Amino acid sequence: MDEDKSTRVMVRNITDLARLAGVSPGTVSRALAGKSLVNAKTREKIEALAREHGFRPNQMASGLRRQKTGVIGVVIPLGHDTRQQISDSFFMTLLGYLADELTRQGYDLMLRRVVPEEDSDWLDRFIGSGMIDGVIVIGQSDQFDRIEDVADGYGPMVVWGNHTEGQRHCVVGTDNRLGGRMAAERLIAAGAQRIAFLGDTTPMEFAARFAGAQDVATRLGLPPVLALPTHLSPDRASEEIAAHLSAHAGAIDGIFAATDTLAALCLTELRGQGIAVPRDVKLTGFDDLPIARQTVPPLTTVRQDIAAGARGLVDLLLRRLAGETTESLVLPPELVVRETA
Amino acid sequence: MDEDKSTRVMVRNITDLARLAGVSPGTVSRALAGKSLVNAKTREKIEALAREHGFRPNQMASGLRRQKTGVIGVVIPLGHDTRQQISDSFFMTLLGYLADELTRQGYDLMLRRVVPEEDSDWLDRFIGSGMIDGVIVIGQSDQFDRIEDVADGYGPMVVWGNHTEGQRHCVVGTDNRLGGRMAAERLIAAGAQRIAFLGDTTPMEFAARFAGAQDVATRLGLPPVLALPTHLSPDRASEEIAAHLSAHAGAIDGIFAATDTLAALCLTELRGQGIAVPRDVKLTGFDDLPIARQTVPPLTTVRQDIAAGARGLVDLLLRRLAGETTESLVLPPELVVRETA
DNA sequence: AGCTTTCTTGCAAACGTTTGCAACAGAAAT
DNA sequence: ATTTCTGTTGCAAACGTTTGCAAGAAAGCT
Repeated sequence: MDEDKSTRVMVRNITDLARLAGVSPGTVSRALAGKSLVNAKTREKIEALAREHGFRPNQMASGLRRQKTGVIGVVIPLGHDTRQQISDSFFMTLLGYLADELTRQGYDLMLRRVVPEEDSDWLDRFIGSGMIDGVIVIGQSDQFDRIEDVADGYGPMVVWGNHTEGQRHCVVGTDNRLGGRMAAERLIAAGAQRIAFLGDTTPMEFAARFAGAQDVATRLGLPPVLALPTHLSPDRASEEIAAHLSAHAGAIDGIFAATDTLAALCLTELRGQGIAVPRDVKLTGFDDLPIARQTVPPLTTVRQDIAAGARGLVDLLLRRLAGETTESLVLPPELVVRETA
Repeated sequence: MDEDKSTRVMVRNITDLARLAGVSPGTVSRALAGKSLVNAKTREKIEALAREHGFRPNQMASGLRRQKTGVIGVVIPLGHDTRQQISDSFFMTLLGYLADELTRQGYDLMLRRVVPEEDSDWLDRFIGSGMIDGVIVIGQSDQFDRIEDVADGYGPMVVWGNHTEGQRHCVVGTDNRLGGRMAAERLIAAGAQRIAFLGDTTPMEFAARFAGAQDVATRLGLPPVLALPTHLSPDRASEEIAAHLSAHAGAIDGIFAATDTLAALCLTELRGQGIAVPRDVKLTGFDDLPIARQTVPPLTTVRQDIAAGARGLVDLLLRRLAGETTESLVLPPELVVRETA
């Protein structure tokens, strides 16, 4: 019954509400925005009316006028292997934390996945749309240069990825090279001598992990780490891993997988070929995703603190939004020893 | 050099560009929108100028004027267990496909995770923001009634979840009850008699899976299926599962886990307690996530076609956006027999 | 009583597009 | 030569907010 009365008069905008309240639109705007310059009684009345009619100021209009939208863009550039990240739980988990953190700070999140090869303009297009106040790029993929270009002219951007000496864009990420060293050191400590790196070394993060492992091999005078390029999509990865394993059977006794996902697949293949882990071959992953505890045997891996990463990304972005210039944030990896190495 | 000349004059809006091109803003708008009523030469000139200056019409303004934004809202209601879905790869995978599908259709995706308990107004707030043309709700959680309420007054909404006879909101989802029957039948075919359901039965999807299993038990005159409530967050789940297992040791010989994730954890606990799978206890999961192939032994499970689900959600939403009224879409589950049952 | 000061409010001009309407040119038809 | 048409363009009013400025009222001060 009260229902009826209130729904009869449709309140489409601030002006309608102003008419009902007997004040001017400006006052309504101020009341709803919680500004201090409006009388307590007036505000109460307006708020009550707004509640009763389920009215909310239009964010598009507000955004247009204020020249800010309250929306942060999150973009995931997909490499050549388009489907690659779809199942990559690392990025998805990061996205989850990012969503929580942005929400906590009162921002909305606009998600976009792009294929840079089909659309070289992906980043400018997103930024230039006027829909977002800032942008978080998840993963540099092979777009390092493009990102650098943009960074020169556009402040509010933070990137998840690998930090390179002297780069111009602000990045948050794990110290992949150090992580790579940790993994290799662990493999060796567990008794491995001839180490292979399982994964594509084109993306910067992976290249750094590989380099870290190589550092250790060189330092200790071991044979160089063997790179076994592997796609990330689970279907292709399995066969590729199988092929690698038969090609190098007996020639390697330690495998550093670029990712826990890869490590888990590798473990399955090793089992299939009757190679015992860690007896015959030691294995480490990277990320410490939930799956790392659930493999048999559970995976020794290098942990990335995803939650801290998400917080870092958001924190730096907000600082940049406020006009600060910020340094990159490099997070320490942590070795988690379980049973595969 | 050319660089310089073009960047010196900043083109902030359509009016600036119009001035450069020597035409009116209206013409620029029409040219950039690809309307037919503008002369070919004029259009070319305008497009060239726009390209040269990297100008893109402001989507906020455009959205405001046209009363549509080109953005679809995707909202994930988090149950009481806030952290619950963060690691739930099912929702995250669905989200990935959704992003792809929406992009393909020329829409942007605005992501919001909400905790209904802290904000009973979550759905209206999103819809009323004026920022989105339509909304996809991922998971009914315990918000069935709230969604029903909204559905009456708001057309462009599609929900991922369970279909209930006579409901008013348009839903896309797997036939969970049928899936539950499949799982139970398989457990029984593998030799189980006393079956337990591992998972919280509050969410509708899970309740339906449980009911399906119960159907089968009743039909075959077996003891009723035992509900073992379990949280989804991995940390709590493990202990809870362990507790369940010791409490009912020997009393159950078949476990239907609500989720592959839960099944995988369960498998680990079973192994820990020295219970052989499938010899002592048969086990099935639900979803057929990548992890299902990687457990030891690999998981027998009920497959949901996530890609088809995403396509269905988007397809139905676009139809509704166009004014159609659409029926719900119930997808068939598929039993995938591996080695745990 | 007159003069500041402090609170509240209204007015109107933005923000950057889109689009109905009208105008104009040139071409085609009468 | 007049009319009708077609194809392009410009004009100006929206879309729904926010906010600087000014005005009015109430209250405090001398």
